Formats: sequence, C-alpha cells, structure tokens
Amino acid sequence: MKKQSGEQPLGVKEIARRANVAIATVDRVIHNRPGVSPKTKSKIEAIIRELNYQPNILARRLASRHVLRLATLLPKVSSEETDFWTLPVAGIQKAEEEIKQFGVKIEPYYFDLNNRKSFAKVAKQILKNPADGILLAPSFIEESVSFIRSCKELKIPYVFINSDIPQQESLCYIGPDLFRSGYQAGQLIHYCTPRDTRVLVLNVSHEIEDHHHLLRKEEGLRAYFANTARPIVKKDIQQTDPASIEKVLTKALQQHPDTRAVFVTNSRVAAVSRFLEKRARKNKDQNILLIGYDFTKENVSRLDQGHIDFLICQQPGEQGYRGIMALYQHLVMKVPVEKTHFMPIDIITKENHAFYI
Amino acid sequence: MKKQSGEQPLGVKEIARRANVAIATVDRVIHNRPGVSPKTKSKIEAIIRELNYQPNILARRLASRHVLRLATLLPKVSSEETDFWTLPVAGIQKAEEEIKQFGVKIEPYYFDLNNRKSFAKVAKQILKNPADGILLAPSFIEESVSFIRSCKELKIPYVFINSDIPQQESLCYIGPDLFRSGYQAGQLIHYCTPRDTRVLVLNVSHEIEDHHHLLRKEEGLRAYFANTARPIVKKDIQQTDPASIEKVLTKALQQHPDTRAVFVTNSRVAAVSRFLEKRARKNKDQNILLIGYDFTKENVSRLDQGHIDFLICQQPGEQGYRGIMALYQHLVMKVPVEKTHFMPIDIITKENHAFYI
DNA sequence: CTGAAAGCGCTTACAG
DNA sequence: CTGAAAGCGCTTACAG
Repeated sequence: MKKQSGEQPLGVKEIARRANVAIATVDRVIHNRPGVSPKTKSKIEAIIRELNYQPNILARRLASRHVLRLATLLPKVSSEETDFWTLPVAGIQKAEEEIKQFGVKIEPYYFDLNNRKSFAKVAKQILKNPADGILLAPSFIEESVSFIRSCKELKIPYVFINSDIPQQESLCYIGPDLFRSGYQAGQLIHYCTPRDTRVLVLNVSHEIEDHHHLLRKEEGLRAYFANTARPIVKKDIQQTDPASIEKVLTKALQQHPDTRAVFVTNSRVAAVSRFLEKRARKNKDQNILLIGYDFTKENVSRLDQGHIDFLICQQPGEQGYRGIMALYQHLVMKVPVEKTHFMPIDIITKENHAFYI
Repeated sequence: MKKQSGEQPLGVKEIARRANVAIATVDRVIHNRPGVSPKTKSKIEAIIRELNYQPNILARRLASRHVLRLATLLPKVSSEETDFWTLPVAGIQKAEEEIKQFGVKIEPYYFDLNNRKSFAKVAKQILKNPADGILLAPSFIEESVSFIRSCKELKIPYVFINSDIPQQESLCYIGPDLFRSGYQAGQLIHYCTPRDTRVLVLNVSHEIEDHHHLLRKEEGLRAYFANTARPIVKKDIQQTDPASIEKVLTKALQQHPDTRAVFVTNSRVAAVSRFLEKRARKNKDQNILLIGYDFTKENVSRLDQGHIDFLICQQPGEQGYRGIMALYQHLVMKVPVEKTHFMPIDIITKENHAFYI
C-alpha cells in the first residue's frame, strides 16, 4: 500500500508555497525564531493553522544535528541500604533504548540518600552543563526546591518521580499516592485479621526527611479504620539496626499482646520480618500479619519464604520509564503532558511476585 | 551539543564505499532482495558485520513509501455481555497513536464471541487483503488454527493476546498465566477465611470453548489447597441468566452451609455478587468472600459497592498495547521478541481500583 | 546484476 | 529580514 492515499499531510513546502516565502522562513516561524517580519510571520501562522500543520517528527529528528540531553538525578543504589532504585534506573534505560534512535541521550547523576549535601553538589554539576530536561527524585525537599529554582530560570523542564513536591511547576509528577496506599494496607489488614485485634504501625527510618512520606501512609491506614474500634499503636524506630528493631518491637508486643498485624511504612519491612520470624519460633501461637512496602530483592525473598505477607509496590521501573517518556513527549513531540500520574497500588504476594515487573 | 561526537555510526554510504558498490546494492543486501551476485553479496555482508551496522530507523521510515498495515482480530465489545474488550482496544489505539508517525496503520476486525462462524468469516476478510502483521485473540481454537495456517503460508507474523494456543509458532503470546492466577485466588481465600470452611468454585459460561481456560484457573486454585483439608466444591452454570445462577447457587449453599468463599472463574462474578447480596440481606450471619476476574465496568462498580471482595486482573489494555508493539518491534525494528509474556497477576480491591489502568 | 539520481520532510549554515 | 541549497540516512524507480 502506498502512503498517503487520501489526505496528504501538508508540510513546510506547501506552507512556503502558499505564503510565497522560502522554506527557511517557515521554519523560523514554526520554531519561533527571530528574524521574521511581523507581517510575514502572521501570514505564515495563519496558513499553519488553516492547514492544521503537523510536523513530521521523523524528518525533524533526522535533519536536526541537535541531540537532546536528559539528565537524571536519583539516589545511588546502595546494596547495604536498599536496591529500590535499581528498578527506576532500569526503566530509564529501557526508555533510552527506545528513543535513542531519535537523538535522545540520558545523562545519569546520582546522590547519596544519607547525605543531603551530595544532592546539592551533584545538582550543581548538572547546572554546569545544563541538559534539555531533567528527571529527579526530590528526596531532599529544601535542596530540591533550590535546584529547580535554577531550572526554572534556565527554562529547563523537570519531572518528579517517586515523591512529589507540589506547587513547584514541575512538568509532571509520576509516583504513588501515599495516603491511598496506606488505606489499601488497612483493607488488607481488615480482611486478614480479627477486627478487635491491634495494628502496630512502624516507621523504621533515620532519615528525618522521609518522615513526611511515612506519615502520609500512616494517615491512610488510620483513615481506613477511622470509624472502627480497631486499636492502633505507632512506633518510630530511628536506629535501623537489628538490635534496635528487636528492642522496640519486643517492648511493643509485650505492651500490646493483642497485636495481630504489623504495618511497616517503608521498605525496611524485611528487617522487621527477621525479628518476627525469630519470635514466632519461640512463640508458636501468635501469627502476626506483616505488610510493608517495595519490591526490593530482600523483601521479595522474605515474601517468598513466607515471612512477609503483602508488599505494596508502585511499579518503580515504570516510574522511571514514564518520567523519561514524559520529557520526550514534551520536548520532542510537543504534546501536553498529564500533570499528575499516580501509579497503581499493587499488592504483591508470594504467589504473584514472579509475574511482577 | 552536536550529534555523533565520538563514535560516528556508519551507514549505507560508508558500506558502499568500502565495498566499492552503489548504495542501491547495499540496500538490496540489507533487505535480502534478489539481484545481487553471491560474491558481491557476501562481501557486503562481511562489511555490515564488521561495522556492526545499525540501520537508522528514522531515515528508513521517512524514505519508505510503504505503510505497514497491522490487522487486529478481536471480540466485538457487547455491552450486554461484557465490556472487557474495550480495554485491549484502547491499548491498541494508544500504540497506534505512538507509532503512526512511523507509517504504521491499524486495521481492526471484530468477531462475535457467541458465534464461532463469525470468526472464520472475518478471518477470511483479513486474508483477502493481507496485512503485514496480525494481532488476534484466538477465542475459538479450531478456527484460529485454520486461520493462522493461512498466515503461515503467507509468512505473516501473528501475535496472540489474552489466551494462548501453544505450539502454533506465533510471534509471541501476551496474556495471563491462568493456572497461577487461580493459585493466587487460593492464597487470598486462605488469608481471608477460616481454614476449615468450604470454597465454592463457579464456572459460569455457556461458551464451551472457554471451558479449558476456566479449568486451568480452577486447577490453580485446587493446587493451592492441595495439601490441606480444605473442602472445595465446583459447580458449572451453563445458563448465565440471573434465575439460573440463583437456582444453582441456592442449592449449592444449602447443600454446603460451610461455604465461606466463592471463586468465579471469569468475569461473570458481578452476576454472582447480585445473588449473594440478596442472600446476605435475608441471612445476615453469613459473610461469604467473593473473588472473580476482570476489570469490567460492572465488576468494578460491584467491587466499589463492597459486593465483590477481590478481582484478579491482567492488564487487558497493556496486552493490546504490547501486542502491537511486539509486531512493530519485529517488523520495523527487526529485533527479536520474547516468545511468552505473562502479565502480572493484579489484585484489585475497592481501595486500589481507582489507580488501575 | 549494478549504479546514478531523485526524493522522503525537515534543519542548518551561508549568502545577500 | 529572506532565500537558495546542501544534507540527514535511507528507499525507490529507472536506466543500463
């Protein structure tokens, strides 16, 4: 079949012909470049509208000598802490694979989640040789706000993934709705445990920065049980080593022997599962439901062994992939991008994790 | 930044220069077209290998006057039955939107799920003016096998979605692992109901063709409980009207008053939920867990009202999207395609359905 | 069996 | 402020 049987899409050539100008002039108008008299400009613009001109992206990228650079600013993957960020990075690579044909190049930068100064330092590096677009995880709010202020000045679009800073004019946010994920955890607990038993909420984190995020999940959980008599107790564990976890948990469970569900508000659920496993061996009668977050290697392995019951996951790979694609859509295709994209709240179990990601 | 600073990707021009032939001859070799002497051919092939030549897809699609036609053969969406197939269709449209710039066109064909002859009829239409690739839901096995026999003869690649016919040399299969989804349902029942209570499996379908699929799900569920004492009973309901469902269910629940979970092996779970709702009103004491399949409008609405507990879903939209993309990858990008792609087994609840799809 | 040339719809120096 | 022309890396008639 031959192309364009029927409605021939008209191009710059036809626009130039109708406007009685050279193609180069049409090009100037299309890209809003200077050097066109107002009169010529409006004439060409009228014709563009009339023809409903759609640029041919293939031709554009083929002819252009400009390669589009996208910088990513994400936490470094640290095997000691959590390998969560390997998945977004993989998603970003997949996106790059798909669009590198179109002259898009990704420049990855990494900061240390335990060191807010490293964020600022790496951010400064990015600004030294600014990319055309930026994808970032705004883990440190203050530093992120300062960084994107510079981006705004340079008119560089930026996308947030995994956590949001609202009201910052980002191109878009792609990540979880923390509150609703906590709410979902509430429902699972409701289904799986007797309704008069206690729920223990654990925030295991020394990163104070995280706290706001963890609180939103806790709020979601509490909201689910708002109109019930369900007893809920919360513990913050700031030291994340096994001994500290053991100490806090032992005490909490002694204090509240009616606990039948533990909700860990982040990926540290694996560490908690270790303690509960040990405890269950001594104490056969008590079966405690354990729910936590994130598809890390360790969590999945603990899930598979039956020491974690549910993991709530939000497609971290897809977040990276879509973040890049959003920048691409915006910069190359020039199509509008959805401002907020909440990821599905996926419930991962021993039985379905093999099909995830 | 200028393009190709560094490793200049070499193209046909350079190959032609090195082989001392015209570009047209290189093109013939690249596309394995006739009219090249064996000697010239092998010489060019050697250079292509040596240079690790990667064709520029942009240039290829821009220069080519050939538009790639992909036919889709799917069940017609019938509002009376189920709107399940609207989602794959939407996924296909999304894919088309993304790749129509590259001269890909989708030609949709629909058959009637209640009429196997309609499948054969529409399939014949497709063969009258064969597309370059085909995406189909092989709902009727015999007719599908006969259709793809013709496709094989014509060397047209085809992709199965939603259900598979193994050993048919399809380019790939994209859809659920039915057995494992039944297994997952088993786990949810295990978590949510007392372990000595009964599980009722319902196959609600007059389409005998379906039966094999439904059985796989049932087998998965039974496998989960294989080494337990859990009582399981199965009922087939061949008439799908409310009265027939009511009749069978009333009898089954009378016969087995210890039933605390009902597993419906397909999207007909909404109809079952109607009966159970009615029954619960009369019979307050008995709370029965209800699990079924598919993200149809009606099912989601029943889920939202609390009359269905869990829906197992397998990203129908994504199946359509990926099916088209697989054909595109194969035909345009010429990259190898994964033979089997099982979709995640998603657990959808009242609390997370709003974030799905 | 092989090659020279036009063209796909754009962008980009460069000249005026 | 404007235009003529070369070129992006391919494919496609057409000529020999």
